[in-house]
Amino acid sequence: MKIDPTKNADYSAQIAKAIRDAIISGQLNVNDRLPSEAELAEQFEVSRPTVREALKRLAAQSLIRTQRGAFGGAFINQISYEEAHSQQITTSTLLLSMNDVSFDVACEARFALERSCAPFAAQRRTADQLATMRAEIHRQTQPGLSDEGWCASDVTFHRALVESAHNVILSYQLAGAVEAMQPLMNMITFTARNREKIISLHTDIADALEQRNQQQIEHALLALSDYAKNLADNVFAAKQKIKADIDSQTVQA
Amino acid sequence: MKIDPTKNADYSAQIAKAIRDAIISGQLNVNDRLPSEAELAEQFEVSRPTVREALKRLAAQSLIRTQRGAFGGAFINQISYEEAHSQQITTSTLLLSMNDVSFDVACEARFALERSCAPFAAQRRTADQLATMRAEIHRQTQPGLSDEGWCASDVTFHRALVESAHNVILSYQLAGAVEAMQPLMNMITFTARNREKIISLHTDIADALEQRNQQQIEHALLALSDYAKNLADNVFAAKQKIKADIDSQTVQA
DNA sequence: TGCGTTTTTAATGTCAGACTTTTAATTGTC
DNA sequence: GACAATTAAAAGTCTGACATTAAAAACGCA
Repeated sequence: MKIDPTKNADYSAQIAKAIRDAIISGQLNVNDRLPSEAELAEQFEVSRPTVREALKRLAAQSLIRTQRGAFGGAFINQISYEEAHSQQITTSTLLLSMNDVSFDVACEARFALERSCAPFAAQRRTADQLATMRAEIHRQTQPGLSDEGWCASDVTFHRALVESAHNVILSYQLAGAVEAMQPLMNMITFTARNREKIISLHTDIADALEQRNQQQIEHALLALSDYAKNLADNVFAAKQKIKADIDSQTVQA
Repeated sequence: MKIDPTKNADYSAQIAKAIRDAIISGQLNVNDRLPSEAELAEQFEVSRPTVREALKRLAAQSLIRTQRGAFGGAFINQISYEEAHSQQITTSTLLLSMNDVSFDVACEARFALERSCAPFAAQRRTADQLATMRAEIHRQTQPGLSDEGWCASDVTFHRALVESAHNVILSYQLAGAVEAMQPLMNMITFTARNREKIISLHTDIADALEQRNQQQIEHALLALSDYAKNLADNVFAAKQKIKADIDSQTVQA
């Protein structure tokens, strides 16, 4: 890890990489303490601020945590599902918002991924998760529910479905995908009629889960995916129309 | 974004968060230039090194890139699939290695996710992707292939399958999952007999894809998943046995 | 006038050294 | 032996300086 080939530029990035590689390769284990900043500075033959910048890079990825005071320092962090999660959501959200992915593609991916937990959900769902889903469906029927409240409830509903597969890795991957899609989903305003249709599909899913019917879960998810795509198409078509109208007015003027 | 509530501790983290939020919320757009470090320092009422640490945190997440020289500075980065990818792989790999996830759980998740692209792969696969997969199968039959070569070929094969779904979001999610699993897969040493079985399953997948038979793709993937789990169980059972033998010897001594 | 070269300048990258704050271990006292 | 004061080690921060880069502006020459 001491190596730091004096290539071109940016010591702090090089140092961060060296330490990161040492962690990934297992040379450094969870809860190991790194040398103090002063020692690292000496080892890498750079100044302390440079070392600090490197450590901040690692801290940003939750690879290390730092503790002040005597016998403090930088420690290798055990990455928790929660942290990995929030990082994944941040990355995925930005990826979606910055690369104008079409709604259809994102929607297709999201529900395809969700369908992948259907077989396990059908097998392993507990009464608890089913109750959560029923409760969310009930919340969704309340007439006074705000758009934000609706979306939040939707996330909770789908999260419960994913959790019912009882596979932490699937949960981690899917919850990330579902939440990253949320900003896109929020672009659709749900009318009362839309909500009614979605609630009926949610009910289908809950019913299928209760009966442990994998096929029916997948079928309902597919229908939900199609319906969401359809809604989005209408929203975008409406926007296009408004834009076209404005353009034609401009031409006329 | 100017706000920086003097809460408890760690200015650089707070500043990073403020800027990150501004990016995510869309106040700052791709390729926008942040104020210079000196200006930010003045704005947030901290010193330049503190600002720099904050910027390094953002750079670690590929949220910004920096350019030296006149009219240089920090610019909002457009996150590419590639970057998002490598970040996801790093996170997922660490998550798996640090939280001793059981092989069964990871394996189940990996193939479940892969199955989710079966319907689209069946619809949209091109001759190109099919050729890649056939070529990899051929490579896998070579007797002199090293363990590393085998694993690399396996990754390429599955990546081609995923790509054939022609959905960038699915590709991004799945390639991450597949690659993160690789270190675990590498723990299994593949005997000639194992390889033969896996090659036959790979051939099944390729055949099914050629015939655009979704069900058969899913079926073969399920078989592959079961076979991998089975292999792993044997490996771990063998390890357990060795450990037990050593323990019993220790007791006797 | 126009093009190539040089100079300027604004920015990041790095350094050295000091000071502040936090925190755990140690020592001291009752 | 329990609690309080001391000490020391470490991160966090600041000041001020210098090095390096790279784009823009100024310049010079044909």
